[in-house]
Amino acid sequence: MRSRAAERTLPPADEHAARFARQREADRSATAEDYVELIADLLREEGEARAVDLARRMGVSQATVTATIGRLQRDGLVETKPYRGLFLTAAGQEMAAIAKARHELVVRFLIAIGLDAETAEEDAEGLEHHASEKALAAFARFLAMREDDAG
Amino acid sequence: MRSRAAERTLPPADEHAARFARQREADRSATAEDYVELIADLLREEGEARAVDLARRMGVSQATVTATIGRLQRDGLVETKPYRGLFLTAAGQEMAAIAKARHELVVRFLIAIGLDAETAEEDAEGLEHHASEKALAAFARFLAMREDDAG
DNA sequence: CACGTAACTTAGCCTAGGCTAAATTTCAGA
DNA sequence: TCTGAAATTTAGCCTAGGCTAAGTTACGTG
Repeated sequence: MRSRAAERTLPPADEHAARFARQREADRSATAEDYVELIADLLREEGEARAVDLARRMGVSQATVTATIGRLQRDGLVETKPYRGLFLTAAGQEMAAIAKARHELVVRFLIAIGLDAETAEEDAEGLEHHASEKALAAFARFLAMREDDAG
Repeated sequence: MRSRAAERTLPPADEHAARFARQREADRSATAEDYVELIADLLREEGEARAVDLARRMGVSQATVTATIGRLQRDGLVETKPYRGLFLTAAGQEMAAIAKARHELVVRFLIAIGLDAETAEEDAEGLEHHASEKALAAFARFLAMREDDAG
């Protein structure tokens, strides 16, 4: 039951602004997380990470990959030499591990609430970058609780 | 078959690329949705939507708001005259209504799985733009089921 | 071993979305 | 009604992330 028509939608302005700022921050780190996660997967499963494969899997041109890799190098996440394969720095490996764990948690959660595996993967790709630690904890609790029930 | 540890993380390349493409698409529309939703809220609760309030609540400069509003006008979502308040076109109102309903569904869902109201609002701001129709339907089912249990 | 093709980089362009500083316009109060 | 402060716009700049086309490099194969 609400009061009258349309009360209480707008939070205090500064709080509101903080939400959007966090949002923009998450958007900024999303690309880096997607790239290092993909590079880690390629290294693990294919033994090497080549720009051409990143381009194919990201659905983006090779030139775009080159530019993005340049930023990731600048930010200390990726190591490479001109015309050679890609590797992760320690920081990059750590980011990839966190991203992967988070990705899998989100996928498992989405499947638990009734999504099919493919849709869960698709949605996780977007949702994983915008779930706070508290939300992820809630997902984990939900999964744990559900396992208890299943016995 | 290839090595054994770490199988089955990478989907087919074209499918993978499609996920990221959807992702980029969602990112593109997120700003528009946030702006029209905020404009609708301001119109409803304050009686008018001024750029200065959008700037304050988005945590962004007025110049940025002016530029963004220009794009929303170009895209047929917002109507305004120079130096005057902002209004939504029919298309803008429709987008705002959808965005608001989706936002509230996500908030209710997050609260249902154990988040406090403030965190739910924060997370919803990011998650609402990246949840597919199927995911939203799953959220709704979850809430409906939960109400049944509560009786 | 050289050579052609595939992979990668470079150059140049674009849009969205940020910023500050400097106009310009509106509007309320003296 | 005039005027100054607040709101808005404009100008100019920046970064991320897209693109294509053209140039370079690496490498497998004949």
